Amino acid sequence: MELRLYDTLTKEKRVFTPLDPSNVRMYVCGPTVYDFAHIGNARPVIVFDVLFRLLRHIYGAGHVTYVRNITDVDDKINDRAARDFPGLPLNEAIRKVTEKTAEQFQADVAALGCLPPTHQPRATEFVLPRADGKTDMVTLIKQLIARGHAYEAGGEVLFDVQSMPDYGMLSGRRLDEQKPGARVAVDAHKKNPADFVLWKQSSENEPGWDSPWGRGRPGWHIECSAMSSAYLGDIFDIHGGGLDLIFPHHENEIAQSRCAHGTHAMANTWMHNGFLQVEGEKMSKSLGNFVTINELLTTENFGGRKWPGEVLRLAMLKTHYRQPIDWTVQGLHDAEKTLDRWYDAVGENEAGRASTDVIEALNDDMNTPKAIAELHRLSPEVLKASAKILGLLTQTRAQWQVNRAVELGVDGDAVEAFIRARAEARARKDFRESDRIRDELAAMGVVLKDGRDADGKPVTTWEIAR
RNA sequence: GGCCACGUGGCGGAGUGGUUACGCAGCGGUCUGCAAAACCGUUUACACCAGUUCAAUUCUGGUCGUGGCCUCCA
Repeated sequence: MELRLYDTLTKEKRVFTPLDPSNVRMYVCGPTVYDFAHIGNARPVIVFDVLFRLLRHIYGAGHVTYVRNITDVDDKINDRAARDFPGLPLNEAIRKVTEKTAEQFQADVAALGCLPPTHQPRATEFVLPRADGKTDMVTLIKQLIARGHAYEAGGEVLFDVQSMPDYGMLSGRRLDEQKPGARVAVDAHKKNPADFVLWKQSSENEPGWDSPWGRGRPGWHIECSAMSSAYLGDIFDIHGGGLDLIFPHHENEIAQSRCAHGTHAMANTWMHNGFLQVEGEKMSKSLGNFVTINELLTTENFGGRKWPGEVLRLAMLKTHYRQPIDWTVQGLHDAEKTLDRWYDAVGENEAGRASTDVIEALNDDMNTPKAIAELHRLSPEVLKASAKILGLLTQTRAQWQVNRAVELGVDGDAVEAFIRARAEARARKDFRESDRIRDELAAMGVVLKDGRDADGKPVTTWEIAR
């Protein structure tokens, strides 16, 4: 079966046909680097990593270009910089905030088993015209003005939504249906309340770049239009992000890119992942259930223990990407148990050929729950190869076990010594002693599993208590 | 108020106009010095009300409920 993907723009699942099979192009909106990424931020990163892997499987690893931006200019960043580094000049403080946060983000998503995208451009590098001629924001805004789609007013450059007859197609929001006043702020200098900012002036203590419209900084949406065009061209294959970005962010990206380039489309397929709740409630700082990726990996704040990145990844993929997901401790335990079993089943087997059933499930709009169900039926070699497309079972069994032991503070060498002593006790039928050792290990959180190898000799393996 | 998703067994979660999803948990069994693990078997379902149909969890309409967007929150 061919790859089929659900497209938010046409609201249908369609066969995916790349513009150029030798270079399949995908853009996903990345983080604004002002704070730790939370588990909700992790969802699109993981979901589109699976798509990246699937596309590489189908078209070849060298034939997929994946761009995920880093937003390092934003008023939230400015606020954070002023708060955290009050003694420093603003620009220096901003640099500290964005570098630290971006580094943390990279470490977090690497722990989740995500491949690095082909390119991770930073917005600040694409504000002004570039030496390499790649698309930049100022040039894009100039083009929009020249083509009659943008205007200067009140010190800002604004996009003129009425200049685009089919503005609002992605979100299903027709301009003539909008009722301005109650929710949409009416700014006197705007021609239409729905007009949005492309460029705004900066005060002296705000970050700014010299432009034809004075010293200022870009609006939120224009950066993605610039960076996607810079790396993927004026029309590309897939644009992804969270559900909440449909409006206004992606709607406005489409408006900017199409009007600046005079094209009929920006991307051929628009994909959006669903939202995440924590233990049945909306995640928010006020409810105190705000969970960061780093917190799950390195602290005992969620469920009283640390969690391996691979567990977080499987827990995320157990639900289809467009469905809402309830993030629970129970879900993490389930995912961990599944991984324990799979690692046991795979043992030290090498990867074979991937299962066509798994591929078919993923080809059907990335039906990861179906794919995971299929994984339960596979032989060790096929399981290992198939799970890899989901970014799972990528470690060796030994690594998995050692990492889990480290997380819970258990010394693997000591456990092995205990196991040898117990084997000796069992050999001389001193079951009192062997049970005592087993109890001692149990108290450390280590569970023993007695089995036999291929020759029928007794073998004891161990794992961390579930 | 406008727009858009979604409601499946104890839990997670696919799918289908008539046939076992799958996983976890539970229960029974095999194995084991005893356990654990593993393996085998197995119980519970499609929010509610109408309609279409020989037949609906699956299609249509309505009701109720949950969630999202409508101010830069993935």
